[in-house]
Amino acid sequence: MYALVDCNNFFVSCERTLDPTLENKPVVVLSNNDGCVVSRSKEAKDLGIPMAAPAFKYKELFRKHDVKSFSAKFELYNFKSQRVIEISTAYVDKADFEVYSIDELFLNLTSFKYINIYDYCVKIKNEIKDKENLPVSIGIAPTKTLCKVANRIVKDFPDKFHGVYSLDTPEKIEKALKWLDIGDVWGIGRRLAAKMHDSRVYKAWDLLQKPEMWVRKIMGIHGVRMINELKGIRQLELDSPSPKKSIAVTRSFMEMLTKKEDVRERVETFGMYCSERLRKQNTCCKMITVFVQTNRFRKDLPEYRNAVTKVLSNPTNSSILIGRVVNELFESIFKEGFHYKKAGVIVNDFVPEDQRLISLFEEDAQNQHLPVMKAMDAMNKKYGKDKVRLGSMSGENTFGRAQLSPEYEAFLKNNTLTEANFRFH
DNA sequence: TCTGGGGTCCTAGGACCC
DNA sequence: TCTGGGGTCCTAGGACCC
Repeated sequence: MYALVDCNNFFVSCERTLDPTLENKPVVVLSNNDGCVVSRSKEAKDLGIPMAAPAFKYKELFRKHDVKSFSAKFELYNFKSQRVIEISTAYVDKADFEVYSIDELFLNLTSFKYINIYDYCVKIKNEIKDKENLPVSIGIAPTKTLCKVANRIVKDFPDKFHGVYSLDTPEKIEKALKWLDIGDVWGIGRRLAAKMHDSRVYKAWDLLQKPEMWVRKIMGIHGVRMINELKGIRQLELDSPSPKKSIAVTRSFMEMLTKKEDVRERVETFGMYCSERLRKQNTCCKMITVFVQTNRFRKDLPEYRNAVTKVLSNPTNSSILIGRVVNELFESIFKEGFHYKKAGVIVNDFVPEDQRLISLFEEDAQNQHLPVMKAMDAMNKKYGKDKVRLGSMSGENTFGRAQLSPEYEAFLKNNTLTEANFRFH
């Protein structure tokens, strides 16, 4: 069996650990620029606040029901995530788990033949609650997809299951799949859900009644795997952490930018963050993409969006070299006369730092830059983000964040938050 | 006035090769 | 007028996840 440990309303629950008076009250956490709702307490969900709701549309509702809202504090969430991982993984053999996202991890319980797995998971749940004051739900099942189903059941019937549920018999599985809407199956998104409804597939169970060829046609190889997983036949293994295949730094701006130099400063900064993250995993990139966009919601303003990608002749992770390319790409797509709302830099096609193949004809400054770059990284790690930076960066954010609470300031003080503490998915 | 950010995988089609 | 067969690699776009 596998178990899926999933934190309930994770960001909101983290906020509650700093301020216990938020318990039992409607609470939401907002994205950058305080734009969208990204986490909701149960009370907030009950008020009808949907996921990803634009905050400004719900201001009135927030006021009326005294909904507490917070700007996202990712240092805090990453820190708490790490604690949950440490506690949970102490219950399984070394490396017998998969950190799936900031608030979810799978545990492999296959080797535990002579213990009561349900009781074991209750223990895990209680320890996380006792030590970190974070509520979690644990779904137990023979496959990852069914673990998701079990987890869903825990969350939807809180009075019945108290945080842990095990899909451990064919009868339970059948009952669950006849209950679960097809759109709530892991791997079925909005588009596929609509297609399913067109074909009169409404419940997860209905999908199992369809011929495999049909599923193969509509969903590709994913669909076949999904069907087996739902039947309890394992198709997805637990993955060990792997280096990233792409790195993206993209931001919406608090206010729309019209000056070319302002947008340029932003994309150059994003390029530098990409470079830093490349160096952190000791890889170089071979491709760089830059994009710029106007505000797609402002129908009264002319719209423009464009992206351009360059393949490098020599892989690099030097901030200077990447900055140069970013600048060149930016020049090729920037157009005067628009109100820019969002931009980003994406790097991909990675090779390890020490396995670069160098073009015979292009000059390669990567190795000259690397020692300087690593020294820069070391200083920034010691003295703080962006303390040492390229001249092209202003070092300021153009997205806003609410004032930090005294509790949070205290948290930051008491916990040395080096990136090394975190494991990003 | 105000609408997030960061990932992965799969597939179809085109370019190119022999 | 007629125009093979079998590959590989790359890319853009679509779908999904949190």
